[in-house]
Order: sequence, then structure tokens, then C-alpha cells
Amino acid sequence: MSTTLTVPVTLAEYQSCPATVLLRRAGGKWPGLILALLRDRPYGFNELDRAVEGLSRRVLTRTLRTLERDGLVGRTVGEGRSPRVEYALTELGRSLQAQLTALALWAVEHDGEIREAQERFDATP
Amino acid sequence: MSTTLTVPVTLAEYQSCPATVLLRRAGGKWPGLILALLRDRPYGFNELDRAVEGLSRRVLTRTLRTLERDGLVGRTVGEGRSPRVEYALTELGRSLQAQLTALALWAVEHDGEIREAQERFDATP
DNA sequence: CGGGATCCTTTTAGATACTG
DNA sequence: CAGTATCTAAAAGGATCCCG
Repeated sequence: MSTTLTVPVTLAEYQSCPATVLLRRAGGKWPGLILALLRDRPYGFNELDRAVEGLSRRVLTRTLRTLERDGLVGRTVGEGRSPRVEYALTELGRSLQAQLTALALWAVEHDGEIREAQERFDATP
Repeated sequence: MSTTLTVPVTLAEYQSCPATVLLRRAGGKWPGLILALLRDRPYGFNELDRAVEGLSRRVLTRTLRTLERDGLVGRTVGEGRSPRVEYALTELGRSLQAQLTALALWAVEHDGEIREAQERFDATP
């Protein structure tokens, strides 16, 4: 099976293109890190809040809701009087995570080239 | 050769992590589309401006500058009295483009699952 | 513990007009 | 043709307080 990838031409097409939407989602400030953390194990809400320095709870909530809505993260409410909620990757989320890891590897491998290019660019008047 | 990928823990680490930076760059509104267009052939400035509906010249300029600074796109000034500037993918840019294409393919392939998840989420009160 | 509601700041993008 | 300058609008992110 092969999928052909065409470049969207109209604005409406582009804005609704799955690739565009996904890239913009993943390009948010925190989703990539959340998905990376959940790759290892499930996390509770406040556990995530503590694990990620500089992330406010409001934004954490919004980020998790979006990931949950997209079917990338599952939310499970545990038993007991003190509410325990657990966030974990779904199969779909794990599948995406693998793609993002590939991209992250590319970034790390080519970091040197990018920095050199930036230095050259900044050096030229 | 294998590269180990560790999740950044401090805020400073995370913000300067090559993977974070790249994902946020690519997650901008236009870079992905510009790179996709340049995959086929070089473009002139106004040519790009016309090709991309809804993109203002100011933003196009900024986007191209950033891509150029990162070494992903090359800028060549042609001869002649009416200035002809050509933007083209560099080798590095072409390499990244391949990764983004893989991500785009994932997005297209799993678009149905994502939409279904969203409908389920939106349907539950 | 796991949020929602409100308000505020920063970042990103768009409109418009002008230039070599 | 290929931009820059200035200004405005929208989106994303953050601080804080409140609640079951």
C-alpha cells in the first residue's frame, strides 16, 4: 500500500490538512515532552506537574485534554477516596511517539550542522 | 552508530534541546508548507508569495530568513537589473524534508483514527 | 489530588504602506 | 522583484485563586 502526498494549495485545504494540524499540535511548547515522559510509564496529574519544570497546571490541563481528545493519551480515574487519575499513552499515541522520536534523533544528529549554519549566518554582515 | 535520546529534565535543558527547538520551528504555521514546495523545485520570492494563499510577505520574509539561518534553505541572488532571488532546499533541508514527509504520512494514515477519537471525546458529556 | 475560572503577558501572525 | 517598517490582531502560554 502506498499513500501519495500532495501539497495543499488552497488555504482551506492547507489548514485542514492532517499533516499541518499534527505538526502544529506537536509543535506546541509541551506536548512533545509530555508524550516523551509517558513513553516510559503512566503519570498522575500532579506527578506530571512536578516532573515538568515551568509548566503551569492550566496549560498542563489543556495539553492533556487535547492529547486525550486526539486519542493519543488515555485518562483513567482510579478507585479510592483521594482521586487518582492516570494518564498513559494509547496505541495511537505510542505510534506517534515513535515518529517524533525519529524526528528528535534527526535533530540531535544534525544539531552541529544547524548551529554552524546559524553562526555563519549571524557572522555575515 | 547509535544515539541515545534522554528526556530533558530542567527547563533550560528542555528549551535548548535540539529536538524541542526543531519541533517548535517546524510547528510554525508556514515552514512545513514552504519546505514541501521547495522539495519539487526552487522558487523566487514573489513566486512563493503567490503560490501560498493567505501568507503575507512580512511573514514569508521572516520564515525564509529563519530557514536560511538554520541552513535548511539556500538563497541565491541572480544576475540582471531586476533582482532575481532564488530559494532552494539545501542538502540539510532536503534531509529534514524527508523526516517531515514521514510525519506527514503518519498523519494522513492515522487521520481517521484521530477524527474518530475526537468525535467520541466530543460526544461524551 | 485533580482540576476549573479568571485575568494578564508574551509570542506569532496579518494588514498596510513604502523603498531600492 | 524583493524586500523593510510600523502597527494591529489573534493565539499561546502563564499566574493566581477557587473548588469538590
